[in-house]
Formats: sequence, C-alpha cells, structure tokens
Amino acid sequence: MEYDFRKIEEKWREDWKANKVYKVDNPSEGKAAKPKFYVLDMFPYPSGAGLHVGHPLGYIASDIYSRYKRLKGFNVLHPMGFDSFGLPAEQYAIETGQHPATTTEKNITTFKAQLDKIGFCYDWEREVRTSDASYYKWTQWLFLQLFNSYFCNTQKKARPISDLIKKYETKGTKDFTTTEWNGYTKKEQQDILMKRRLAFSSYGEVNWCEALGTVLANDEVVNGVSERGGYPVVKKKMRQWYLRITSYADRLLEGLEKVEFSESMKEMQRNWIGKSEGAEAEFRIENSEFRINVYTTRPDTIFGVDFLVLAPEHELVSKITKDDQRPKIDEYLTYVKSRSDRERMAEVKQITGCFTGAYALNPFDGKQIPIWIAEYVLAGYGTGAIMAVPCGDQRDFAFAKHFNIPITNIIGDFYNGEEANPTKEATLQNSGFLNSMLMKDAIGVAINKIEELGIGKRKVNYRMRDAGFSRQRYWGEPFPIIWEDGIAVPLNESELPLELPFVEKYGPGPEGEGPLANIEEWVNLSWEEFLSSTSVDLTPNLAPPKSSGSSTKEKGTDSALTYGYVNSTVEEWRNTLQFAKDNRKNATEAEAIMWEQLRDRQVDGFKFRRQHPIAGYIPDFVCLEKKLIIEIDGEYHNDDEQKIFDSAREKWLNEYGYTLIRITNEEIKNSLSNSIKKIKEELSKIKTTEEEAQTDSPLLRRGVGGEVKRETSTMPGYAGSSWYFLRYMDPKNNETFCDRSASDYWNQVDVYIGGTEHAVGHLLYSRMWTKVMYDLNLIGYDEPFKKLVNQGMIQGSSRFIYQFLPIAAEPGGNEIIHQVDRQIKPIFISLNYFIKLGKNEIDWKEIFKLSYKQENLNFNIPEEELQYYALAAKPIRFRVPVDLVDGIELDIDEYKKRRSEFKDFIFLKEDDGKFLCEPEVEKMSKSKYNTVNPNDLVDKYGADTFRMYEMFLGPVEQSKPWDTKGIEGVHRFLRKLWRLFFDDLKGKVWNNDKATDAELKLLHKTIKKIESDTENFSFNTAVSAFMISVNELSDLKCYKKEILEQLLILLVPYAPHIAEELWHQLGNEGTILNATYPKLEEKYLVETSKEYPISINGKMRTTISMDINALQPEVEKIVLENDIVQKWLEGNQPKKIIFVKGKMVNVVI
RNA sequence: GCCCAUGUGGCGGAAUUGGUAGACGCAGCAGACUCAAAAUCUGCCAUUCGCAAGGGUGUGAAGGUUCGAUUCCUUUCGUGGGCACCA
Repeated sequence: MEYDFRKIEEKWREDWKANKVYKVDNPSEGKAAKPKFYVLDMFPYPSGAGLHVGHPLGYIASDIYSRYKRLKGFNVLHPMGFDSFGLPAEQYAIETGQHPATTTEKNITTFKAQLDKIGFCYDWEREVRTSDASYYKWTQWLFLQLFNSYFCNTQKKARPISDLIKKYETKGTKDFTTTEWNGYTKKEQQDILMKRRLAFSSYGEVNWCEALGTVLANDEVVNGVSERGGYPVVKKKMRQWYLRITSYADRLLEGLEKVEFSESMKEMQRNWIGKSEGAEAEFRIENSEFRINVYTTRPDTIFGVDFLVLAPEHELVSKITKDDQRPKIDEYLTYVKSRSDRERMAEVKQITGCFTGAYALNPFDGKQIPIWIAEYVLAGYGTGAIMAVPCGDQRDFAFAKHFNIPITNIIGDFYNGEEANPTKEATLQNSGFLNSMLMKDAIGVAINKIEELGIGKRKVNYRMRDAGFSRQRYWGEPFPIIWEDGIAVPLNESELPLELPFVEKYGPGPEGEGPLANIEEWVNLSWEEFLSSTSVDLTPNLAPPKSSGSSTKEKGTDSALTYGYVNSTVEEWRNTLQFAKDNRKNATEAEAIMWEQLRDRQVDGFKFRRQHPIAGYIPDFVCLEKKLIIEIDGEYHNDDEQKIFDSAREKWLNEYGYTLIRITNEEIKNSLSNSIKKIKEELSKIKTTEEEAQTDSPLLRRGVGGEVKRETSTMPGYAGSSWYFLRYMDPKNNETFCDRSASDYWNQVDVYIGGTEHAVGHLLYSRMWTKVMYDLNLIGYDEPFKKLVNQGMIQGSSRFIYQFLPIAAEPGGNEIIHQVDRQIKPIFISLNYFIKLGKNEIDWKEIFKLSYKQENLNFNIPEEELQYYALAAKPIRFRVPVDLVDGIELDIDEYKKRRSEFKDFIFLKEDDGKFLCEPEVEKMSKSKYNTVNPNDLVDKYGADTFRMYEMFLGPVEQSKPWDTKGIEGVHRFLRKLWRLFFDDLKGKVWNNDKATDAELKLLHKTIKKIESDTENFSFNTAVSAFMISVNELSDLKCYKKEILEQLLILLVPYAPHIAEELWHQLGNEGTILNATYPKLEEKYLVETSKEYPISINGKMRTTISMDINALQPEVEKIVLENDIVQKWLEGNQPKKIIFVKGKMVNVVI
C-alpha cells in the first residue's frame, strides 16, 4: 500500500467538512465550559493575485498551535475572515469598470479554495468580511460610540458625551459659565463638543492633486508629484474625521507592560507614541511684550542656549522680525513654502535658516539670545520653537557652525569643539545655580526652578498625532453621519447599516470629495429617509394650507382637519422651521413674560424651548423631557371654530404622548406665580423613565433648516480591522456587535499571529478601540491581544539575466551611429561572463566571438568596426520567471517558448553548457516574476508536505527567501513515516507487539521535544525532531502500534491528513483530533551514565563515559588516568580541573 | 541622522542558564540494489596540513570578561525593516 497523498488528503478534507469537525461552539448556558483558547491570524486582504507561499506561513503556524491546544483539551477558537474593503479593489474598478463587490467576492472565493487545500481547521461558519453590510453595521455603530464619547481627563477614560453636556449645562467650565453655554447657538455648542469627541471632525492637510481631482495617499506621491501621471501635488486643507488616539497615549504605553509582544514590537510602538518628559519654558523677547514658549527635554542645558529657533510657520515670526531683517525673512519664508514636507525631511545635510534680528533673554542670567527661524524645526511638534544648545545637540551644533554663532561650553572636557556631546553624565559648568551638578540630576532641579519662577512648567509631550479616519474613496464604510448646517448629526442605531450605495463610476467627486459625493440622490436624503431617520412623525397632517395669506398662524381656515403646518417634503419642513424662527421674533407680551420665567432651567431645572416645532405643529413652549407643552392663548381661542381645532390638536398631541396645558394671556398678566405653580404641578405629575427624560429634541437631530446632506467620505481600511477579533466570537448576531457573554467567555486573543508591517497601524488602533469599548463597558478587558507572534516575511528569490543589444556608437561619443546591426545578433550572457566583464577579465569583442563560436556561426565583422559596438555595450538586466529556473540555471528552451521575441537570440552558456542567472532576494510579488503558488506545491507534494516544509524553513519570526528545493526532503520523511505502517512490497507491517524500554525512551524523548517546541513556536526544530524520531524508529525496526499511535497524535498539528489516515488504519474510530495528547513519562528518560566531553584548556579533546552521579574526586581520578589527557599533560600536574555535573570537564594546564 | 532586527558550511538552518559548534534537511560525492531509470538503502561531506594517527584555523571584523564565549561587554563593518531633522 502506497502513500497516495492526493487521495488521502482529499478524502479527509471531505470527511472533516461533512462531519463539521472544526465547528466551534460557544458554551451554552448551564453547561460546564471547557477552558477556552483563542488563536487568531491577521486576516488577509483578498487581493486579485491570490495567495503566494508567503501568506500561509503564519496561518500554518496558527493552525498547528490551534490543533495542539485542541488536543490538549481546550475549546479552541481559530477563525478566518477577510479584510475586504480597500483601495486596490477600487483602483481595479476604475481601470476595468468591475464593481469592487464583484471582484472582492471573486477573490475571496479563490482565497478560500487555496486555504482549504492546505487543510486549515477554520470554522467557516464564523467567517467575517469587513465589507459585508451585516459586519460594517457594527463598525458604524462602534464609530457612533466613539463619536458619542469623550475622554474624561480626571478618570482617564472614555465617558458618554451626554455626561459632558450635563456638566456644561449645570456647572459650566473655566472657559464658559452655564448661562453662556445655554446662550450659545446649537452650532456653537456642537463645535465645542466636537473638540472633545473621540471620533471628531476637523480640518487637516491632505495631498491634493488638481490634475487627477483627487486626494492621494502618501505612497501615491513620489517626489512631490503623483505616482500615476506625474502631476503636481499640493497640500490642501480639507475637513476630515479623526480618532482622538492621543488621549490614550499613556494607556497605550502602560498597556504594553501587560502584553506579550516582542521587545522590538513594543519599542516600535513606544517610538511611535513618542512620549518625552521635559519642560516648557518662556523666553522674554528684548524690547517686546511677546514671549516665546519652548519645549525642551533637557532643561539642565538652559545655560548653554546660544540661540532660539522658531518653525517658519510660528505665529510670532512676523511679529518679532526686525525691519532690517524682514526682506531676508520673507525670502526665506518663500523658500520654505516652495519645499514639500518630503524635501524638508529628505535633505538632512543642507542647513538653512534665517536670523529674525530679534533677541530673547535667558530667563536665568538675562543673556541675549538671537532668534532664528529654520525649516528643521517643525510647527507641529512641541511648541514649534526650540532652545538650541550647540555643545549638546548635533543639529544645533551644525547650525551654529554654519552660521558662525558662538558656542557656550557648559560641559567642560566632555565637549571637544569638534562635535556636540548629548551626554547626561557631565558635570555642569558656566551654568549659574546648576554649576557642579551632574546633568541628569540637574534636569529636575532646573524644572523646579522654572516652575518656582513661574516661567514654565513640567510638561509631557507626545509625538503621536490623532489618527486620520476619513478617506475620499468609495470602497469603505460610509459614515453614519448627516451634516445639517455644518453640524454633524449621527444616525439612529435603527438606521444602521447605512449601506454603501451602488455606483457605476468611481471617480472623485467635486472639490476632492469622495466618489459618493457624485450620487446626488444619496447625498441629499430623500423625504422618506428624512422621515424614517427622525424620532417623531413629522407629518401628522398632510393637508395643505388653504391660502398663503391666512395660514401662517396655526389656525386652519377650511376644516377641522387642518390644524398644522404641512411637511411632506424637506422643503416644507424647512418652511415650518422658518415659521418657528419668525414666531420667536414676534412673541406676544404674555409669551415674553413667560419665557423670562421658563428659560435657563429656572423651573425646577427643566429645560424649556419656545416655538419649537413638534412635527407639523409649533407650540409656544415645550419641555421635551416631560413632553409637556404650554400654550399661551389669546382671545381667539374662545372662538368656536378654533375650539374644534384646539381639541383636535390636543387629541393628536396626546396620541404622541404629549401633555398640553393652556394658560391665557390674562392669567399671566394677572397672576404669573399661579401660572408657574400650575406648570410645576404638571411637571411633577408626569412620570418619565430615565430613557425618555434623556430624549433629545427631534430638532437636534434634524437641524434648523438649511443644508442637509450625508457625509461623503468613507472610513479607512483599519476601521473594520480594529474590532474584527470580537465579531468572530459572535459572528451572526444582529442585535449587538458581540454578545457580552461571548466576549466574556472567549476573552482576549491568546495568540495573535501576523506580520510586523502592522506594528504601529492596526495594532495601535485596535488596542485603542478595545480600550474605548472597555471604558464604555461594552467588553470586559482593555487589551485585545495577550500574546503576539510576528511571522517573518517570506521573500521572493528573483532571477536576473543580462542582455547585450549590439548598438554601435561613435568612439568617444555617446551618439549612436547604427541602430541594431543586422550582422550581430543580440546576446544573453550567462552569469559568469557578466562577472568577468565587471572585473575586466573579458571584453565585449571576446563575448561576440565566443557567442558566434558557440552557435557555429561565422564571425566576420572587421576588428575596427567591432570596437564601435563594444564602446556602446551596456548590459540590460532582465527578470526571468523563477519557475523556469532550477537553482540558478535557466531552462533556455522553455524561456524562448514563452518569450518568442528572444527565439533568435544567442544565449552564451558556461563551459559546462549551463546558462546561469543572477539571484537576488526581493519582496515576493507578481510583478517581479518571483511568486510561487502554494497550490502547485500542494498538487505536487500534498498539503502535509507543504505545511511541514514551510515550518521547516526556519523560525516563524524570521524573514527568509523562499526556496522550493528542500521540499523533497520533507516529502521523503512522510513517505518514510508511512513505511513504518505499510511496506510497498510486504503490505501492512505495523503490529501489536509490546514496546521495549529503548523504544519507549525514544517515544518519550520525542514527546518532550515536540511538546516544548510546539509550545514555544519553534516549529522548525519540531519538524526535525519528527525526522530524527522516524529515522531512529526505522533503524530500530519498530513497527509497534503502541509507539506509532502516540507518534501520530504528536503529528496531527503538523500533518493532519496523513495522521488521520494512519490513525484509522490502526483501527481507530472518529477523528484523531478528539484524541488525547500523549503524556510525558519522565521515568523512561532517566539516564545512568553520561558521555562527558573532556576539554583541555577549554578545547574539547575526548569524551569519557562516567556515572551520572559521579562526583568531583572520582571524576578527576578517571580523567587523569585517561591516555589523551595524559598526553596533553606531558607529565605535569593540571592547575585546576573544572567539573560541572552532567555537563562537562575542563582540565586547565 | 535615529530606532529595531540580523550576520554560523555550497544552501535553509541547529546549539537549555556561557559548557562537545554545524543537529535536521537540501545540494554534492562515492557505493549497493536494478538490464536501466525511478524509488530505496549505506558511507563521506566547515576549512586546512597529513597516507594515517593526529593537529592548526574557524560562528561578519577587532578587542575584552572567563577555566571555557555563536551566547555576555566595548568598538566597528555589512544586510534587512521602520521612522520623525522630534528638540
């Protein structure tokens, strides 16, 4: 019986699928739950190119670990999904017109088929896709949680924005009083709140390309022009959404202490957050009331300040520049403006700057300090101004030298005049009250002094900025936001998901807006949407007003059924709002008196609004919390006809839960207190639930008329990936993003596997979201990933060949005098000729001659003509597809078949007839012709071989170039394993014999090694341990079920198919995945003797077998009797004998 | 410029806390089986001197600590990745 891996693997894949062996259940209530374990891969972006061998590396590692944990008795969650929103699909759509949803769907199908072939244990019922409306509904919902939250600086956590509003309304802040707050317009209030929301809108600079009419990502801009087309790109201010991740800077730093990430990963995140502690200090400017605030981490060096530098954009620049310096400053400012950020960053060597003519005064000794501006100081960091200490900072030093600014030395011998020394260990000199202090001690002293003098304060600074959260693109989550007269109004939860509308064209909208801006009917809400998104019915009365003359008051004119304003279009609703506005200006005397009593929460703290439309009706006063309406009635209400209207209106209001009380003009004028008392009584009578009490005005949601339109940008790629790990726990829930019981059970991701490229982006954002969700009590933990394993990148191994096109040139000149000459054929040269050329060991003339000779062609070009060709000879480098290369040898015939234009070219081969390519390691990518498709390898060797080979390549964390060569070895191993069970000739060889001690020792040695290697993600050494084990079992001719069965269980995580097959061949029922992991029995591993290495002066010379329990005296005796040791001693006594029990012996001579 | 990682045979890579450098595999060489090939099996395989026994040299380079260093320290060079001229 042969190892027919194709049949076996297909059989078991189908069996596993049919029996749902990978289905993972959340624990049902009351049932005792197994311990959980959550293994997560970074889900892929389903690109059109499909998987290449680099992708599965991490997936195989996580699959092995998941299966291992399952065998160890855990309930393992190991899901997979797709990060399916993103730019490539949109670009592809622009190029081909295919809708991103279509191509994405297609790509996912390909990905899934590829993944399934490798035999991963995903429970596909838990698959998530970020571009599915059922998924992004919750991305939008979470965005609204961010939008509706603020960061409380005292509690250091997110809290509902309503808490902040309450505070503003009742207590005020240091910036405004309660009265001021209540007096602000809604727009003003919302603008203030926007400055605190965790998801907020603000203006920011983007890369704007006028020619393409679009905003570009940083990597789409190359050297100041667009990558596509090379059009100029400028900075443009646009309204953008941001996440206030800076508020979480400290907690993101602290959180790193309690997660298992690699040190380098933590370091990268720390650098990104860039926390620095220092001080802000004020420098007075000579003869001026202005002061410059600088931020410094080294206040100890303050006596070494020789100049100040402002960022060119600093607001004080124009104010302090002296007249005689102004032309120069202006010139410099023009220069800086012409330079892109990229240029300002790129040219490190070039020192530029300009003196303002103004001087600052050192706050401690009053020394005059010249003030400069320079582009190396950035406006966005710190205060945009620095104090320059040339003896301690290399950049400041270079600047001082360049502009001949005298340098003060405050560190004595530590400064050599040649370069700056940023030490903190020097003893300070020339430093006033800090003299003779150690710099690192002086930092604190200096800060204290600064604070004491009131010229500054201790300050913590962060490099990290708030995260841009909007993209002017189509293929992303639409924002659940409607703009109403410049106010961002969130959608109701019931309106989610806000689905991405279908479009035909993906081009940018007007003014750099995203493609969604082109869809008018989507941007401008329809009346139905407008209605459905409000919290009350706005159309109680659809009948139109009779005539324009008499219908501006609420009194109807023709029938009892007409009692309100008509709202059947957005336009009409705006009219109603306008009427309400007008009404407020034309209050009656009684209304005015009453308003003075009701405003500003004077009545028992309840908020009243006046002339505030409730649907098609505008009451005089309304308290929305209690749904209490107060009408101030004039005499016409005594009119019979009006009474009909009034009672009909009241009935309608009652239906909507409103209470109405009427007070006449006279009552107010005669007895105001009675009227108020009446209102108070009514207020206390009405019982409202907490929820009702918090209901916002329906108008808060739908503006005060004017412009109403949807947000047209979409969310960035990391929106969906910031929380997907939670959705896997409860993927189908339509009531909530993830049920709390599910997130409590599965808890944190125990092991997260993925590449380092996400070190600062995705990992920081998802950590932030998790913290927000935790603060808002949506989940029970504030770090998403307990342990992170970084898989290395599998690089491609490209192959290059060199071509020589014979183009003749005039001697001494570059001008080409002949194009391709018919007489000389184009030539490809094998690698060694190229190397020889580089070393001038051969020249082109010889290459020509050799090539012709190789092809048996007559070479008849005169020598004097030949030199023209040689002069112009420059080899052209070509990539060749790696699948045509064996090692570095190119299959010329196949290559000529594929590239027919080369069929008549000469390929100059090596002496042994081989044509060699130049290898180079690069990123694996389709465009570099160096991708290897896992499917091809699975077809050829099987999934088990492929899995084990990927692991065998080296440590998971390490980057390495792909090389298919070694896969044979792993395949041989599996076949050798198979032969322990079945022999090609003899058939079944496994038996039920009792295992010997030696065999059991081998088994348990293997268990120990495999278990610890798997636990430590050292899969490459585990594979080699399997090989050793199988080799030894073969040598022992051990075909015993007792041993082999255990070995199979160890092997399941690595090679699940063959393990399952042999498990069943041994007569077992049910999947091997439900087997129990072998238990290590130390007793089989006990050794009695040890082969000690014997070193002479640290150099190993021989080994001696000794009792494991032997002690120093007997060991010394045995060792000294040894012939080899004797020889080295040459009759002398050793100086010392070092004996480490169980390790080694070293004889020192 | 700064930060992180990394450097071991022809190749991928092994080597608990400092304790036999090169496990395992690939490639290569020699041999067995075979009409032959495939498959399989056996042996050799860092380098150098030597017939051998046995030595010398070897973990990017140079120093250091140590009885002993691939491992720890200092300096330095190369490669890969990240960044922000970040005060």
